[in-house]
Amino acid sequence: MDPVTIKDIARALNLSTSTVSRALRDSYEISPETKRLVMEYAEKINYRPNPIALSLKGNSSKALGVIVPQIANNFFSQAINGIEAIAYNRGYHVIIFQTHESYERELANMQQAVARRVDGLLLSLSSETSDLSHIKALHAQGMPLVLFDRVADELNVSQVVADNFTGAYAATAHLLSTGRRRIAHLTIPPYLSITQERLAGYRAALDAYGVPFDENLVRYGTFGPDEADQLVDELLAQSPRPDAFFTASDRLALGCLKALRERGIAIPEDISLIGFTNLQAAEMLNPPLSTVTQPAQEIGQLAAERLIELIERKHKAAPVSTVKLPTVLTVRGSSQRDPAGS
Amino acid sequence: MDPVTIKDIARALNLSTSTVSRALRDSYEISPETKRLVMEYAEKINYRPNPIALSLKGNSSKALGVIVPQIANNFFSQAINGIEAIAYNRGYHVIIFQTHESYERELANMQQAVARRVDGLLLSLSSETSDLSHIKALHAQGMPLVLFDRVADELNVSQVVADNFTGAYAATAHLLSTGRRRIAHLTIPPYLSITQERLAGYRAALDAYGVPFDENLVRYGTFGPDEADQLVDELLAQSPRPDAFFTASDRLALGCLKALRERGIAIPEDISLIGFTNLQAAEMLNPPLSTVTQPAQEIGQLAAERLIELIERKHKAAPVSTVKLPTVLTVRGSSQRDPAGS
DNA sequence: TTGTATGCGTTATCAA
DNA sequence: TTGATAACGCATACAA
Repeated sequence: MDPVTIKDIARALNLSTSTVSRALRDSYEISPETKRLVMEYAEKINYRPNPIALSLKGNSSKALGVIVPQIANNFFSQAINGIEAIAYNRGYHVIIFQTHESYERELANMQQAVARRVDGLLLSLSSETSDLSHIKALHAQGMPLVLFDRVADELNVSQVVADNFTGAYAATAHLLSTGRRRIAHLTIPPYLSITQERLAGYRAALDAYGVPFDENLVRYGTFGPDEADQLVDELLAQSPRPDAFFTASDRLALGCLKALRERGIAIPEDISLIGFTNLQAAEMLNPPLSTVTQPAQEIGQLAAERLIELIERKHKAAPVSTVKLPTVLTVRGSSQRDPAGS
Repeated sequence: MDPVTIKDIARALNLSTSTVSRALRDSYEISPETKRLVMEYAEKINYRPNPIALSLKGNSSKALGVIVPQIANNFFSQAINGIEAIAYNRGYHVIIFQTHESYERELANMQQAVARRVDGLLLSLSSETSDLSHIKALHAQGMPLVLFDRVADELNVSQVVADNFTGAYAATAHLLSTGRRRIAHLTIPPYLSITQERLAGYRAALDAYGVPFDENLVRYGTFGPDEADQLVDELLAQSPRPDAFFTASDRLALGCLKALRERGIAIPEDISLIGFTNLQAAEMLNPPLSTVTQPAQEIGQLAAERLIELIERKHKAAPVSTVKLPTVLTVRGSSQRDPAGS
């Protein structure tokens, strides 16, 4: 693992560094014999080109920046898993940044990533971010950029997301189809694209079933801990009381489940619950949690693939693409309330 | 955010690059006036030193390599969270690698990290790794190195771990104190330090209670999916049948819980269960899962702090330290079988 | 106090 | 077919 350089090879073989360099790159202008010599010796002493030098020379660092709100999160850790897998196969490295849901941190992280000369950036917006000028600026400068999960349509940047609308629609429609009519929606901060899409899916399903939308049934949480109790109480205080909950994050699903249980409310008999979550072991919960899940790893993979594609054809005009991956609705336990439900 | 270099500043201010370089580093040999000029202009055009050039120069890359088996894992994603937080505060970046439990990948990742000129490496061994010579070699070369979670005592390298022995002891002792005598141990691959420590804690607790160790009650799994069923069946086939399970990973705990449930075995009445896991929502499971948890984030933080300390006093002899953090035993549900249990 | 030259590892340009 | 040289951005030994 010693830092053996092209110079060492040149010296040992009594060649110039340029010859060695060309031989290693299998250049046509080098004699087969010399090539063989160089290749063999390089192999023997386990030569590895110095990526730092390559970065400095060329304009590619072979590094991908990944900026996410939180690593310690089922969705994002799975997505990063997908990203890392693709990146590794394509010879890229992954530099991780967390925004902790802070706009300031997002900005700082982007600057750091740029300073690091990453070849491209995978970005999932913080929930505080409403001003998108930093991203526009970076994109305008030609930095390859792919947004995933938490995106922004106004950005005209490639995106990879789950089909949040359809997922939310399916969840809500399922609740409606089992006779629920007062469906509360416990969701995450309103700026986020995923919040809006899920809300839209929820509303569309209500519409389709002719159930009027009641904004009092929608509550926005943050990603902080222990907030579910209060939100659930607010919702339970509505009249008539909700007969179903549709929650938008792991934490809210768990918090809601717990709050309902603690208040002696039977799930799904009294109140039915579906969570938009990537929680593990949803089926092992008490009661089992019905879920809409996102293909997190696949989202990460596709985003990374897209980004690398963007990077490697940087010269050509970069087409903007949006990929929407299907979510999966898994119903657990019987939530049938009114078999005759319209 | 344009790649503005020291040259641009020099040209604009009609100075040499070395003067600018020194002024920016606040060197004593530059006049206050010149410094002010340079600083202000640099600020104005938003100059950021190119870390790639700095790395090549040989000083430091301000990058930390993190090599873990799997990112999409509660323990590791929390640990990385801690690592990233500390690194960010200290001006370091985090480059992530996954070994996917493969020795080959571990080796390749280490070489990549070295090639990338990381200033130091945080490492958690793959379950396949038994030959440690690659790590010894790297350490011998002076690469700052901190192992966490999955370590190796023979390595004489700084380590940050949870107190696996005591955690396993506590879990087993709890089971024993509630009258259990046939405690099965469903664990992870045997090479791992954490496996051995947990096994030792398990055995020590048995000893303390005068219960003979029965190797038939110990089963080693991998980190693959869906293996718990078979292992549980093997254990249930023992005679007499186990009256408790102590499992060593998130997946095994969940798999075991599920397998027992499916076989109609009441927990904890028939068989008591404690998992060494960082699962979320253990209390919301059916039945609630008793756990021993590791302070994952803190382990990450301490490991990162230790590594940065090592890096920044590289010249002095690097002392080797081992930090052991306490685990937390949380008993959920009543597992009392025999109140008079010896 | 400031400038010039050199080198980190590599590739590209130009010469031989 | 091969070699010498410059350049990427920066820091530093040495000159001035």
